[in-house]
Amino acid sequence: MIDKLSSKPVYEQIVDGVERNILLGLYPVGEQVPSVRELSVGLGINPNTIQKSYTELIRRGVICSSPGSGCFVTPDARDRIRRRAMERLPQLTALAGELLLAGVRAEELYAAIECAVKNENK
Amino acid sequence: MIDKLSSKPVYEQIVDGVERNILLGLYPVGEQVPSVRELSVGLGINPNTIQKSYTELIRRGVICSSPGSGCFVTPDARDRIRRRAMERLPQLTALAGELLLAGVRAEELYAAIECAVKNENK
DNA sequence: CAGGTGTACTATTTCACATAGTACACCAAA
DNA sequence: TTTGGTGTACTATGTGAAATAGTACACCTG
Repeated sequence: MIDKLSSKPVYEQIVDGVERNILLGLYPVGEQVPSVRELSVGLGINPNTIQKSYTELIRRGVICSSPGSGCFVTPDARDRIRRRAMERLPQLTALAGELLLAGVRAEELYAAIECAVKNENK
Repeated sequence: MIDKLSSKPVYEQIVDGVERNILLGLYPVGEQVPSVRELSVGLGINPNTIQKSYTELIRRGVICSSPGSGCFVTPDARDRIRRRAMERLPQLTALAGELLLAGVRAEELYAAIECAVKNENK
């Protein structure tokens, strides 16, 4: 689940993974998220790295911490995640622009999007 | 043109910039590309960093070097760049998939692509 | 009280990136 | 032939983010 060889930092992979599990319903709203030490031993990652990920998730308002009890999924976690995703639409436009400039045809771009849409509905 | 504060390494920015200039016709096929030292002083970047970018461009077959004379745009540079772009289509699909999972609607994705297409044709 | 929780430190290691400086072989024009 | 610009190679150094290691403390709950 965690790729230490990836160019994307481990702590970012963990952030993405937690958000993904929230979206998939594996981490229900209001429920407790795995503890720092639990995730640490489960993933074989240093606790400080997990802590860094959780600090980021707290900053994003996706989870909230109750020192002594644990970290819990925020009631509006899904909304927060969705809003952040909306702000990433320009990334999609930029990437599409690069490919267009390189000579990729528009239909091929639309086909790539359609591919993602089809994968989503199954 | 070069953003030293960007998360993208300078040498990658230079690679992208050269390929972009080739696609735009600013660096015509067969013509000489700016020399290492020339780009170095022009961009205020260390020659070794420019050299690293050129080594990558040579590896991609986009330019070829003639020691003593300079580096020149390969006859099939555009094809090479286009093929590499085609291989990046999965990136577009993956990004679209992430946004879909986060709750972004398909129409919004298509709109983002259309935005890129419109910018291209002007 | 005891155990699990989040949190805060400092220190260390690793690695990619970028820079600095030097040197050499090559080609073309004067 | 000489001169100047070209690519290329090499070592050394500095920088910053990322990750690890270890310790410590405050908090909540059973």
